[in-house]
Amino acid sequence: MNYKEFENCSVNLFFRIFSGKWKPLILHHFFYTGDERFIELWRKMPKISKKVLLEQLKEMENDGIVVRKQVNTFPPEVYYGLSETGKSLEQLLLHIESWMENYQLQRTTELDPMKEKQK
Amino acid sequence: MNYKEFENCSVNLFFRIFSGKWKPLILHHFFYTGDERFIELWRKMPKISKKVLLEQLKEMENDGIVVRKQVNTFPPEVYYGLSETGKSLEQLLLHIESWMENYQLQRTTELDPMKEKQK
DNA sequence: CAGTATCCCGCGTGATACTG
DNA sequence: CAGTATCACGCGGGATACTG
Repeated sequence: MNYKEFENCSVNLFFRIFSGKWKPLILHHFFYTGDERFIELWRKMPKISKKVLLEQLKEMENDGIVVRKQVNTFPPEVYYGLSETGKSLEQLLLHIESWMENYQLQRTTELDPMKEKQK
Repeated sequence: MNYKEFENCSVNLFFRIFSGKWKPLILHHFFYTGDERFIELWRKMPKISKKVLLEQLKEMENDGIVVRKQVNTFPPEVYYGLSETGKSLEQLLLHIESWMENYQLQRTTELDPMKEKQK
């Protein structure tokens, strides 16, 4: 790889798109609950400020992962959910989860006190 | 999911482990070139300072992804490479790459000027 | 040559109040 | 209720010089 190209390399871009602090949680939520009204989404994530939640949603919207649907004019009623592209993430996220499961299993046995005693 | 548990949820942890600015590049390098001496690795990444490269390596070492091997005492001669756990990442990284390829393809057609004109 | 010590800066994240 | 405006802060990342 040419290192000038690195900034645009796909894996790097992947992390740039998805590594917002709350994005994995938001995606997880959409996969399990489906589309949701903004206020509901926000209520279910008590530790995140509205501003930040909106930012994360807007970023993913700009990246084509999330879709925003405005229903009424007043009072505002906005729903967020996954785009088709967003939905296509499911297998990949499951892959990540299963890799991590293995990883954490290995780590706990590596750091197992029983093994430490053998030293 | 309980949101107290979120900080330790697997996908989130995954991003915490791998989203250092240079980690994807370092991993990519190890997959293509194998183990490498520190100075060589550093020379091939001109835009990164030694301090930061060392930090990223040490973090991944602590996370069990990277292995550090010291050969001589003086002058120091240190090699870095992938652990078995690190090597087990290959399929997942390929999955990410292929998903991203698709993603970027979709994006470019979505934003294609030809389609814009149809509006 | 590998690694550390300092100092520095910008950005992602956060709290809070405000607007339409 | 959805979204914006301010202000603030910690931390990841960076430049540079130094040490063993």
